[in-house]
Amino acid sequence: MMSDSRVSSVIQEWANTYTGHNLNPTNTNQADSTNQLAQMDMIPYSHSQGLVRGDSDGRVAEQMMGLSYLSFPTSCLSNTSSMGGIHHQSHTNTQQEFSSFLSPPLRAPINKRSISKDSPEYRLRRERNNVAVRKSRDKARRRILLTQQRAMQLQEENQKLQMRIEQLTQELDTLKHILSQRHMHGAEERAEGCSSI
Amino acid sequence: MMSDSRVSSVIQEWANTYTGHNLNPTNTNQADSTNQLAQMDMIPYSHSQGLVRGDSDGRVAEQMMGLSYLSFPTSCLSNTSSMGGIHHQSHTNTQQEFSSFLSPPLRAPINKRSISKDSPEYRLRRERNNVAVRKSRDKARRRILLTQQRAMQLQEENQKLQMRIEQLTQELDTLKHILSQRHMHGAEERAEGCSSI
DNA sequence: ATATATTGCGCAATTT
DNA sequence: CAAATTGCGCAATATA
Repeated sequence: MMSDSRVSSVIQEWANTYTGHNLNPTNTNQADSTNQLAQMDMIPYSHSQGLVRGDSDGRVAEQMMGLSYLSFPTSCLSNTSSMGGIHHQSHTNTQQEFSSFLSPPLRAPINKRSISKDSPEYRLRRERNNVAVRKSRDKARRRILLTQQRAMQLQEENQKLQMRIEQLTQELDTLKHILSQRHMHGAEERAEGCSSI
Repeated sequence: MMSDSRVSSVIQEWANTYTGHNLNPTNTNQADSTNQLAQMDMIPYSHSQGLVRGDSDGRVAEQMMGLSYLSFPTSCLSNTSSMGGIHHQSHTNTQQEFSSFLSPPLRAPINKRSISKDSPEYRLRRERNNVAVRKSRDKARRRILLTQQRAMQLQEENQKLQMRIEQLTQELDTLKHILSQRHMHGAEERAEGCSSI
């Protein structure tokens, strides 16, 4: 696939990114990450596009219909600082927010297996996830970039093809015209020749 | 918006997203799509692509070269939980982290004009920014989606154009052949006619 | 200089 | 169970 030498480098690279075939050792990431996403381009986000996931807040259904950013932040639920817009700022906080009426106010690791916070195990998990997140986002950025470049390149190619078509069409018209002329002349000549016999 | 019927919807929408202008109805083919937006597509992120911004941590130069996710999280600076990978989890924390040796341990809004935390003004700003962030990300998602669709569409168009070119080329060859035949016949006929006179 | 828009980052819930 | 995704809020910037 994509062996056509006329395909430009960007497209080639794009194909590589999505097909998992690496021609370019340039990709320095040991975390290559190029999988077989093939057509996809759309899979990453579209998969959860109309889908909702419910964050740790109460935030659940949102942007579907493009209204996410006017969800309920300022108007409905959270505004002051209670629970809508906080979250981190201290996840300790979040915990407090909810735990305030079901457990001790300040960090009570006695919640779930003592895996709460400052546990070395917790930090390890967090750090690993952070790495994964960075990696994933990096990948996404590259993907987007490639798609953009690919689009631009396709556009250019499109223009060239359009021009080529115009050229060919004109050539064709010319030939057709010549042919019709030739046809008439041929008839005339033949007529003359016959009459002269 | 969305008035030109000759430009395919996706491309039209894409153009709107980037330029806010309708595509010129001058374009004859819906497949055309040849405009001058080209570069746009890259503006959003490219502008700060190779640029670094220095987060609140010490995190400064990173992903350039695609190594962001192996920056220094696990290896160098932060690992345990001290200061490298934290940040929020309690920005209160961050503050504590540093303030621990230059000011009271727990939140001391006496830092800068009392604009620190829990200030209603702070919350207002935060909430507004959160809205802006959601909006911006929503926009980005749509943009990406459009670019993807646009790329796919351009690809399809490309294929069609290629086929059209092949068709025209073949037609042209046929005509050329006919013309050459006709030419020879005409010569023969003319020769015959002349000889008969 | 203020308001909004972007962007990288870490967190947590979910997926894979 | 580990890694990958994804939405979210925060803070630093960039833009308007």
